[in-house]
Amino acid sequence: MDEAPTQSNEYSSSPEGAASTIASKNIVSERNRRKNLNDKLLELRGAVPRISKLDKASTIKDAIDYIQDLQEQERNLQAEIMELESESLKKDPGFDFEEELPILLRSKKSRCDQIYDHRVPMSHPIRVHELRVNSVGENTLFVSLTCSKDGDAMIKICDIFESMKLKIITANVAIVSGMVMKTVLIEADMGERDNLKIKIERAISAVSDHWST
Amino acid sequence: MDEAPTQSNEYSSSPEGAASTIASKNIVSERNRRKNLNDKLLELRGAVPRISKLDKASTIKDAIDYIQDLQEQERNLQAEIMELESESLKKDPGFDFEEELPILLRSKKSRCDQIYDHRVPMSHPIRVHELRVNSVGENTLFVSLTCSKDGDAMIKICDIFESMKLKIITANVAIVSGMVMKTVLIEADMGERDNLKIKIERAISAVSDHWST
DNA sequence: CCTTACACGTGATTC
DNA sequence: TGAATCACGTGTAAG
Repeated sequence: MDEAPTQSNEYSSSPEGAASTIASKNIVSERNRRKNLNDKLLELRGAVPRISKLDKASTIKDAIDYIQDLQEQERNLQAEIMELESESLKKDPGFDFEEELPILLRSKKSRCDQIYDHRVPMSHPIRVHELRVNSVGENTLFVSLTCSKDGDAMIKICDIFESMKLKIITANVAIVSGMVMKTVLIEADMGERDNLKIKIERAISAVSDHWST
Repeated sequence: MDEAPTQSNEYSSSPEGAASTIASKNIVSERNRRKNLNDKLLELRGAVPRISKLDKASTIKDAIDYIQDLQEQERNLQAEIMELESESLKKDPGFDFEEELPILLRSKKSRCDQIYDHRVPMSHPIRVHELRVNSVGENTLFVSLTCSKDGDAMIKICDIFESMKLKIITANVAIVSGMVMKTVLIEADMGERDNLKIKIERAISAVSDHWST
């Protein structure tokens, strides 16, 4: 690939003038490339507030450290925001409407989570029309569930997804012409997402009346 | 500094063997330096989630863009935290939950009214419970809005998203236990999505009543 | 002197 | 084929 300049190919087959032409073209091209790269590197250094040295290598290293710092700070800030949100939600003794909106994760909440461990109150089962569990990207699972909206099907579906301890990224419920559609994005790396897929399918099939598994 | 290799100094004044020795030393040293620099560059690429090409220049450019994205996100998150803190501190510990949920948004509600005032009348404002505007993938913006379903809140929300000239990929409205949830996927490249984010947040805040009165 | 860091020109390789 | 990218060896300053 890039090793061992085994032999210098003379390459004098071209007429005399051509070689110098292409050579100079290559020279100016390479010069431009270097210039561009150095400019980019300088711009990168301008974007990083903390700089150890003015080396090229140090510039890159500082940028890496800074990026990792920013990523960690972002995680901390988001965790803090979640903390604040749930905290301001907490004091509401009158109405607990939020139990029907399991949008964000944060399952450290309270009880009434493991209702669906084994049994589901099978008052009347859900009529599942479609269930899709697809892998999206590297560590994301996309779940799309459509069923008829009879009785408390909607609440049941939400409860099912809450009973499993999923790392939910986003969740959405929609009603379209008498159909309940739930769309969930779940964080799951390659190792666990196959298991999760089966787990979700089984959880749904456990509360549906006809779902050939 | 680094210009004009005026003339190749022959420099054969040294004994014959010495030149090759120092040359080989310089060679291996330079080789090491290059290796180190490339490793650093590779590591930098590993730290950046979004990668356009596997070029050196593109790697650096992507890193710069990513750093600027992270910096802006950090600002937004910190503003959000301050908002949440001040809000949850100064409010009476009563039970009007709508006023304790509002996230994001800053500004003084005086600006950017001229853009939307002619379109959405302020008959009675919307009670926004949650507004999320996230970047998903490369050129997609994910907007999730939850508010109480009183009056014509639903129509207003749709009007807002129609008044802005967004390239909407998918849009969805759901009603869950008295709450209106709208989910929108918007096409927006890296350059405009930050602006769009602020624009959407302000548009929503212009017709919501969180902390005003 | 020796080390470190750079820019340069050049041959190779890939698309 | 060219255009673009790369690694290499070398000369050259600064510390």
